[in-house]
Amino acid sequence: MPQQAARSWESGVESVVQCVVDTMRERYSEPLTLDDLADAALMSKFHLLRVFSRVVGVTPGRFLSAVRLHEAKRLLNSTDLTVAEVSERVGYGSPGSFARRFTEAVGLSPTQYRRLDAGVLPAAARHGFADGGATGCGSLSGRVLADSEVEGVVYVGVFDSPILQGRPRAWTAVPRPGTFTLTGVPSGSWYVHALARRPDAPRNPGETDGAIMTDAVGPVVTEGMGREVELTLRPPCWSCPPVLSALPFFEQSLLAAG
DNA sequence: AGAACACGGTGTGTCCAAGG
DNA sequence: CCTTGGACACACCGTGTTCT
Repeated sequence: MPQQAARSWESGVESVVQCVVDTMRERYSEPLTLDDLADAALMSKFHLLRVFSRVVGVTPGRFLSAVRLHEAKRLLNSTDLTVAEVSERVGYGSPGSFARRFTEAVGLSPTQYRRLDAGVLPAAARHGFADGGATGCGSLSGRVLADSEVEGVVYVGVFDSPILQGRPRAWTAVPRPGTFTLTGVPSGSWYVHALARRPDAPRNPGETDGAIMTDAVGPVVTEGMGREVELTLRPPCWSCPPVLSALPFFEQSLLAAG
C-alpha cells in the first residue's frame, strides 16, 4: 500500500474509533454491547475489536467500563445520590457489582471515595497508598517531561493496566517534572503512568476531566534494577481512557487529615 | 492485505446472603 | 444502607483460519 493511501486508511479508522468513543461517552448509561458499537461503526464486531484496540490501546469493553466508573466518580462528588442510585445512573444493574468494580478500579470503595472530598479517610483505606504501595524488590527510574506548566507534584506509579486504575504496585511523587526513581517494584510486566495537575485544575477529586496531564509507557518488564523510562505529560486526548485511580488526590487527603 | 468468522478460555455482571 | 464474597451465566476477548 502506498504511504499516502496507508495514512488515509489510518485516518479513516481513527475517525471510526473516535465515533465509537463518542458513542460510549454519550450512551454509557445504556446497556451497550460490542454489537451496538459495531453497528454504529458500520463494521463487524470482530473488526471493530481489532481496530479499537490498536488505536486506543485497550478493548472496547474496558474503555466503556472506565467511562462508566469515571462518571460514577463525578456523581459521587457532585451529588447526594446513594451508591445504589449512582450505580443505576451509570448503567450497572447491580449495586453490589458496581461497588466491587469501582473498588477495583479506583482503589477505594464508593463511600470511601466520597469521603476523600471531605479529607476523611478510614485508616484501613490508606493501606497500599500511604506506604507507596511497594511490595517488590526491583527499581525503575526515568524522567518525566511536561508539554506545559504543571501545578504541584508529579505522581509516577506502576500499574498493571494501560488504564490508570486501581492501586499502584509502587508509586512516588516528585516536586516537579524531572528525574524519578521507583523502588520496591515487583518483577513483572507493568505500565508506568505519570500524572500531574494543570495550574487551573479544580481541587475536587471527581473533576479530573481536562484537569490533569498524563502519560503512560508499557508494558515495561522489570526484573531487578536498571530499567529507564521517559514520559511526557500532556492533556488527555480523545482516545485516552479516563483516569480512575484515586492516587493523584490521595496524598492531598492524607495531608488534610493530618 | 484486509475483513469476516469460529471457537475455547477468560472476564464481567447478576443474584444472593452474610455481616458491619 | 453499604460492603464483601461465592456461584453462576453469558458476553467478551484472543487467536487461528477462511474468505474476498
